[in-house]
Amino acid sequence: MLKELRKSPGGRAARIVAELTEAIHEHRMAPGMKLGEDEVCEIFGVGRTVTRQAFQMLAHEQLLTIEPNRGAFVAQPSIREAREVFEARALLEPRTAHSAATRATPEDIETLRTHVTQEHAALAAGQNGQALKLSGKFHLEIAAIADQGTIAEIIRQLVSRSSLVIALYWRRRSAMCESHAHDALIDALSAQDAPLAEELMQGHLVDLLSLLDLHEPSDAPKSLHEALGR
Amino acid sequence: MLKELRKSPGGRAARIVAELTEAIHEHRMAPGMKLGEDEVCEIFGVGRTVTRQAFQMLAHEQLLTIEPNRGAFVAQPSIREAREVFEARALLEPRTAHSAATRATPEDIETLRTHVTQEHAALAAGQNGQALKLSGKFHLEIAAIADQGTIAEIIRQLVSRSSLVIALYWRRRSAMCESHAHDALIDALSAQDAPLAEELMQGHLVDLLSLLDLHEPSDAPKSLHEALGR
DNA sequence: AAGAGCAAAATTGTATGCAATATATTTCAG
DNA sequence: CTGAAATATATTGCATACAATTTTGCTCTT
Repeated sequence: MLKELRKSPGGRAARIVAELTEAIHEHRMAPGMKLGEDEVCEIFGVGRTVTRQAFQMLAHEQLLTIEPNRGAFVAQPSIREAREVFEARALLEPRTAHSAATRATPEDIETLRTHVTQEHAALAAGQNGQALKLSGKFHLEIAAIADQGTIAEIIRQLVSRSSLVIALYWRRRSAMCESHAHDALIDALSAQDAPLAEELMQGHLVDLLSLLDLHEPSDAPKSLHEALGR
Repeated sequence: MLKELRKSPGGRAARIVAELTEAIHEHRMAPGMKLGEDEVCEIFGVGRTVTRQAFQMLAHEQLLTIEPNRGAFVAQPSIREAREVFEARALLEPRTAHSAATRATPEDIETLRTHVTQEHAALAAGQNGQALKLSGKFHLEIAAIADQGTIAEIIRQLVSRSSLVIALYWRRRSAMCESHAHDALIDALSAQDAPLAEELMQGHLVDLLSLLDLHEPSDAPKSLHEALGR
């Protein structure tokens, strides 16, 4: 009555999911990190039931891995999964960008431009995690413009997992991708040049993939890293 | 020790998910049907916690819809969602069939052939639900052959949802699709003819979509149906 | 002192009780 | 008899208590 009566049922779990997701996207939580139930319960002021629900949702999105009787850990996608995620994106996003180009309204373009501006700003300010999160949102907005909710949802999950892949396999620590691929994409969308948008998106994803180091270490460091992760 | 020590933790929820999923795939549970917690608890001999977990998983796969304080219902995809599911499949499966054609081993072909045999048998025996389930599995096996786990998982969810779409929007009640599209696909895979496989899959999905009745009723029956659904 | 075996502590899995919400039934005014 | 308000019933939301499992730390032997 006063300001807002209690969150609608299930809303608190969603809130935890949102906050943890954001933390993972911004690389504030590293892959392999353990999330204790009681810990999270205390932080958010809820019982274990709600925390458990949140963990399960995040596990289904493959942001967490739940090991029986051991707990929940931030997921560590394998090299194979990393490849697969980008292959799936390469299958979905170019066509989606094509579709978006045929439907983009001036307002859509405006939204995208302000978004990229924020992205560059974050990058300039050295806010790497923030920039990464914004970059992901950019891809999502294009999917939203294409007006295919189901495909957009799939892309959302893939972009989400990409954050983990990048955390694990990005080549250079400090140098974030300051390409203008997103700007070029906006231009294509703005010009309603669907084939160009499709091609640019395809190339952009290839570029991203090429910036990952997806080679099997094949010697000690791999197994050591693996051992530390668990 | 004796035969099998208790299901590993979380395994019971997975079992409930599996059984309910199968029931939905075989159209033994109709869209809109309510699933009471206590009811399911009693059937499977578990507490509400486990049932709740199962419901949540199924909700995330969009086989169930959980309405706050009301309960869980078998999902009723809207016409829009129905279209989107098939559009997503049209985006993913042809390329996946292409990929599968380049990798299919003789054993894979054999598996697929026995599978289609079962499918035809079920159809001949009038086991419509069973046939539908097998038909879905066929698409999954192709995705598995392509050896892209992530994409296969996405396709699995889409095929799963397709069962609901078919339950709601299939034109003719009794006449199941007795086309030989699957046979033709196997032939293409067997011949390693990737472009043909891709084209056949594309056409097959278009055929499926064309057999759905996705027109808005636009008058009373729609709202009535909607009202009954809730 | 190093390692295996064992006990203690911590953590997760599950059931269940209580509170909140929705649905069904009854009651009563018109 | 109709319709709405009020009560009763059933169902879900959540926290918590207890059981099962893992992990940690300790002891005792070699």
